[in-house]
Amino acid sequence: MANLKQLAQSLGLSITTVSRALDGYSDVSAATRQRVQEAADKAGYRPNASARRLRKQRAELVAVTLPSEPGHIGPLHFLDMLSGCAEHLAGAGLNLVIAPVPHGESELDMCRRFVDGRRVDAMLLVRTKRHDERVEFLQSRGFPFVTNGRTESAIQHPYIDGDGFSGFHAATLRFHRDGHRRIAHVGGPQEYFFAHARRQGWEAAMRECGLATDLDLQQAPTEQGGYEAALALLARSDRPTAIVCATDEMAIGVLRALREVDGGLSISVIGHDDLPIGAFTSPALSTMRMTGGNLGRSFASLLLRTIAGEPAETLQELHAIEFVDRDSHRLPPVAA
Amino acid sequence: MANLKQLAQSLGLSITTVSRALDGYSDVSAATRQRVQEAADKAGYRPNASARRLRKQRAELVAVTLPSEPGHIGPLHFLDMLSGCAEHLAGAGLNLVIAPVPHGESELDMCRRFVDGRRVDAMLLVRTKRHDERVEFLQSRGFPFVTNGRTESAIQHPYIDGDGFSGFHAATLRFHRDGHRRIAHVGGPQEYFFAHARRQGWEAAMRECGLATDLDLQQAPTEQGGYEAALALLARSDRPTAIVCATDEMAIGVLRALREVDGGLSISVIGHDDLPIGAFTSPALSTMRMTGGNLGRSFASLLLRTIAGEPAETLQELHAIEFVDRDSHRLPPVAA
DNA sequence: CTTGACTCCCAAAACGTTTTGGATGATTTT
DNA sequence: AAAATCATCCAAAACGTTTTGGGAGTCAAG
Repeated sequence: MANLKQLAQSLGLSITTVSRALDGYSDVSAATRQRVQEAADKAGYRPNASARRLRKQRAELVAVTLPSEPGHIGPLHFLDMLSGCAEHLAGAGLNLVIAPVPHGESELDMCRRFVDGRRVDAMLLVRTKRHDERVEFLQSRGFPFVTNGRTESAIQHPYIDGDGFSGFHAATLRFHRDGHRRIAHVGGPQEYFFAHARRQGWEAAMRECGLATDLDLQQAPTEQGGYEAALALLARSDRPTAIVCATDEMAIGVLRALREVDGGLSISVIGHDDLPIGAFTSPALSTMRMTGGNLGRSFASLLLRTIAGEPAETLQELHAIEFVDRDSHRLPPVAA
Repeated sequence: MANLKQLAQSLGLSITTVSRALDGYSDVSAATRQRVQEAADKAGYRPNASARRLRKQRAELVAVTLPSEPGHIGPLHFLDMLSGCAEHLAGAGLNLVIAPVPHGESELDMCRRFVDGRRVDAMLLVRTKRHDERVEFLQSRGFPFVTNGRTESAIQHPYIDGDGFSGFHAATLRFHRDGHRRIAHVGGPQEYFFAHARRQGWEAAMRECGLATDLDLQQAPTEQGGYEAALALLARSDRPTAIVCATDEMAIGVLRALREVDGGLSISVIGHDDLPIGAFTSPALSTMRMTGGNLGRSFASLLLRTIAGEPAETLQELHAIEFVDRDSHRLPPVAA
């Protein structure tokens, strides 16, 4: 309704003075500033966002690309993270737009639209691949971005990631200490960095223990994927006595398979992510999670700092993984 | 990098002609249009979003407010819906920004910021209350919005909602037909329309069956809330033999309480929402869900149509509820 | 030869803000 | 008394696009 021009006119002042009064510049008298402030409050004046964005050459927006596998939109804990991120970005005047990949368009095309159209000031990339074309594109444009998950890019970039290698390494060693000798790995597609790192951690531990690494399956990182992998494992003559799962969703699918085939928890299982729902499955799911507190806040902070021009090397967070011990990992190795 | 001015200069044309060529106006020759199109493609030209927004007086943005209860950000199936909505909005050139309520600000303040700053063209409201101040504000401003869930507002507004009354009415009658006589209701806060409507459905059915309506508890619509309500019910001497839960999350909490107290499914349970995880709980959760297909697409369509000025009365969708029968509702009434 | 219609193009205005580079008096310093 | 400083204000430019309201030039009809 009210814009700067009308406000200035009603006050008998210039647009410049009103603008600078509201922005708290020192070259407007205290009396005038107060008069302007009161009039602005009364009129409910808010600067037009589009106009300010054009003038300041900032979109005041950050986009997060959502990988849209049919019917399944990334890990379920995403929304909590995004919400936290959006809240902290808002504190700096930025809003978060969610950008699922439209039908018939690639994630790369979408990045191009957002970057070249100056629709956003930075991008947040999730589900990074080891070789990620989005990362390469943004780097070639010199456009600010932060990833959730590392890549194998030669050039450094800001990221937040959990140390999946160490986590899965430790989990596997722990199963070994508990007496397990046939420890399977149910992983996700290896082009994803997180899936690869976790598998590498499992594999390294197995080698250190002198165990074979043939109990290893890859599936879609969903309940269904875990379910199918578990069915395949249960059909083998050399069944595992423990299963390390790349994600909680896969682990939940594994638990379901165990129930259907063996009627209950016949094999130790551990997942990763600490989905809230894990506490409510039967048996309650043992899992791992990234340390480091409020993830959304961290992403927001990294985004702001990369927009501000801080070098990538100072914007990389690798968080340790901790165990969340519940009931699904305690089975003795002879149970099968 | 490239803007209209540079593009025009390199082509020896005016800004106007280049703009109109790219927009497909008929007053530019086919030859020129093609020449312009090729140059634009080659330069990777995309119109500056802020500039277009200012000129066209449209923000090309829609905001969805996320209620941020501590640690729990609305139903878990929100993200799927939002993703679908964002994807369809993108088809019309609109992006979806997620707007969690910042610390120390009310949802109303946030609406005000978005509306008066012309940051968005419409708003999507979730978790509506029976008397919702956000709705009242937007109505007073004549600002386009769509709600997920009805309100008791005197003025019509666009919404999408499930017929929770009928769903809970039918579910309660079904339990009665199966022989249950002590049917409890575990509901959410009654200021929310959905929670109230579902409770009303249960209550109406109980009255029709001549049953008392004292087995009725309200809690936060979370696993924890359901868990606590169930503990209270299980401690009573006149335990229920069936429980109707306002949400799947509450139902999952109820199942956990049953496991802990009785060691398994001792009471029939049904939830609402059809969370994907429901298929993986033990026992698999019987539930209800809204019919009507792709919810996100429907929201996008309603948003676009309300922006276009269609009257509210033609933009209201009330969808039937259908049962999703799994294993948690099949217990005979004498089991307790 | 004039008129009107048609095709193709363009200069300038407009959107609402922020910022630049002074301008105007009043006050202090030299 | 002149010069410098200070406090307060403002006109105009700029951001990059879309849209308005024509302006040339060409061609056919009168």
